[in-house]
Amino acid sequence: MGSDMPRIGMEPVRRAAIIKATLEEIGSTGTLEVTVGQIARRAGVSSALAHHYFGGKEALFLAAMRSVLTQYGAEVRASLRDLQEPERRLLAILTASFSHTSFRREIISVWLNFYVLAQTVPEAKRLLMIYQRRLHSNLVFCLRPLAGDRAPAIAASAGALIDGVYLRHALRDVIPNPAASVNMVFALIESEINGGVR
Amino acid sequence: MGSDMPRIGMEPVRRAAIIKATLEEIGSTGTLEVTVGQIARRAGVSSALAHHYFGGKEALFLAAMRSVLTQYGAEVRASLRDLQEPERRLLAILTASFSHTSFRREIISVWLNFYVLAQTVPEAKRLLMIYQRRLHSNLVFCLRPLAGDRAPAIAASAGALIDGVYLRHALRDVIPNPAASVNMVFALIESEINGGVR
Amino acid sequence: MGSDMPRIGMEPVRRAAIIKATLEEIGSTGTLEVTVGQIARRAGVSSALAHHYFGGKEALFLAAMRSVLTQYGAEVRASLRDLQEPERRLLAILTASFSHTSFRREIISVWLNFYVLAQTVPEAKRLLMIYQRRLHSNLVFCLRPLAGDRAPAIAASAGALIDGVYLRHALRDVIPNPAASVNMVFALIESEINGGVR
Amino acid sequence: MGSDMPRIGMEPVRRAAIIKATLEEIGSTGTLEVTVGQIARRAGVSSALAHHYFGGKEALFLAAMRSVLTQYGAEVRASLRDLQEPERRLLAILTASFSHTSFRREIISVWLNFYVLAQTVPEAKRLLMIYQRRLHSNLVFCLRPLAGDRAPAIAASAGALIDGVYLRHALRDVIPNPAASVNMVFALIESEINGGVR
DNA sequence: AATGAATGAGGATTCATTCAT
DNA sequence: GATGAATGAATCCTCATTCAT
Repeated sequence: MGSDMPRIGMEPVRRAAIIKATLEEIGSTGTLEVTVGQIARRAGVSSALAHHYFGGKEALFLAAMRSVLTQYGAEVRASLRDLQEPERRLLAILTASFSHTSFRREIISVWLNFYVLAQTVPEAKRLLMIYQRRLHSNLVFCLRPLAGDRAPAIAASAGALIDGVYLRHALRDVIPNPAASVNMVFALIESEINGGVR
Repeated sequence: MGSDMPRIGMEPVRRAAIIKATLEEIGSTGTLEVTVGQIARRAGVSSALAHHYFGGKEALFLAAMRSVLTQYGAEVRASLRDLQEPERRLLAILTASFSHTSFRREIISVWLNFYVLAQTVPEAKRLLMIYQRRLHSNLVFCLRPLAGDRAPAIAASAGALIDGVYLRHALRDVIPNPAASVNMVFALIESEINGGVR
Repeated sequence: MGSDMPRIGMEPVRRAAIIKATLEEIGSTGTLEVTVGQIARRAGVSSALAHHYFGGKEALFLAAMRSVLTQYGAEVRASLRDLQEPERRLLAILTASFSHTSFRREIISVWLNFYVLAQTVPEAKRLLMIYQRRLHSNLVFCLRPLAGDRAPAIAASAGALIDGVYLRHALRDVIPNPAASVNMVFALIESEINGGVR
Repeated sequence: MGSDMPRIGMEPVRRAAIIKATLEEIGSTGTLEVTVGQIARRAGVSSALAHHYFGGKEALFLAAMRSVLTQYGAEVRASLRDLQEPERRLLAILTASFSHTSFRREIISVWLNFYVLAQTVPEAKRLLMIYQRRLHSNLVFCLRPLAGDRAPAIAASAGALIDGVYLRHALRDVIPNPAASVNMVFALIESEINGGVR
């Protein structure tokens, strides 16, 4: 009875492995044009199994997206826990946004490709919008005490800048520098807060 | 004597038509996964002709990229002509960056897809890097008199924000609002300039 | 429960069927310009399967070559078994060379096309050279006791004549006559052996 | 008025250039799978012109064949002129058969490919048969005085051997050695003549 | 006489997906 | 639960050929 024999309770393990392989494959090729075969091979399963579990390539991509978004959401939530002070919370959000979990060559590429997927697949768009909205409300919540009515506008700028920093790193060969990126966004926010009361 | 009979001197006409169709096709589907056949049909030629003139799908995409980048470059150059004052020039760059030529649903989608192409095709990456560098040096040139040493950092923020605004609009269904976008970036720049002398 | 439903262990069966079809198709059209589709249809499979198992047209041709060469080699080896006397062995080689296995309209055409393939594909050349060398050394081995130092030269003539006989039959519509061909080559060898001691 | 303007009387020049280019192209690639475009480019004309003059690819190949066959025929005829003695004439035929005109890497490859063409195109077959028959009767004519009734059989062997020598050289990378090849065939003939009166 | 322009037809190859086991 | 087997459909690309000029 080999250790790779089908066992009960393998489903979640397989699913996770396939999703992981999907992200790795997209991340390392930089494209959505990866074959289910490549993904399956990387996951050590047959491509038929990937279909069996997810129903198709698109569904697999969506599952992978959800996984990334969930991961990011969890990271933010965790870093916010127990923090009360607005400025602290702000910094926590930015730090989580540029943490090594998401702000890595491959994952950056994955994000970029998800934006492309969202052009075609409504569900992908929905997921990305949820992420944007959540980030926005998180930021607004912190900024309100600091910037009053201008909080939404500043949050919009900050959100766009975060995405822009990601996008720009999709082209760079250098290893992303979390601290510098956090600073860049934080500087923007601070300036805008101060700029308003000038 | 039909108007679609072979006539001499058609090459530049066809090339332009095919490039235009390529941009339209990518823009309207939001994907690089368009077939040469679709593009050709839209251009009113055979897919063989597209291959004949460009040599292949990838080369066609690159030609389309060059066309977009050239277009944008020309727009910036034109809007800068005769402007001396740094602040005026700054505004001109931003206005050109969010002009209707580039800042439109389809072209935004095209830009996004070019970023994806650049993950795979070195020449695409090169092209995009040139654009980014040019924008950066243009911004730095204007900012130097206004922000001194902090010009490069501010230019970097502004550049990233521009890209971020584009990226975010790739998800929006609303018609892009040039003025608002220009303001957002301009506000960032102003705040940062002032922020430094606080 | 149709007989063409996927069953396990089909791979070797399919491979053999596809190779057989390849030889038949080349043999009956007399060209390497057969489509994978034609071959697949003849084998009763999809062209995708041919690619799946062999990786491409060229690889398929090489597999077919190996099959023919192996077949011929086996025939020679079998006919040599238990034969000691040089002259007997010589005759056995010739008989095998012109046996119905190889010396048939279609297979002759296949050989001819393999020579053409060898002009382009190094591996095909290598295969054919192996065949020639093996034949040569087989002949020399038999001829040494009969012709001494002149064995290699006679073997070279005999080998070339065999190929020439094949080539000439590629143009003939008559059914190849093994006995006559064996005699022709055998006569050459005998004459040359005797000619030396004249 | 440039020197490459269409001039009257250019037709034979063009035809010759295109045929030459055809042979060079087949010879250097070792395949019939050359495009009319390649041939035309090599000849310095448009592919349309090749069609204009020859009517199609196949017809072009046939014209090229005729040219090679004619060339060879002329060479044989010239070398036979003024020779009366059978043995001398025999040698002349062999020498012509292995002269540098035909017995060269590229032309050998061309011959080989013509044999393949003959599998498909009846006219090509006809042409090749004419060549074989002419060679045969030339040889028989010389051999009759030397070998009597056995002349046809010896001629057949010699003819096949010549073709075999060509075929084998299609695989070799060495520069063909005319003298050695002539000797090989001549030795066969001599042995067979003598062998009969043993 | 010669060609640039253009295409239809066809072919190799890839891949997501299905299905019996 | 998991996979080997198999394929239909699609896509890029090539090329001989045509035609107006």
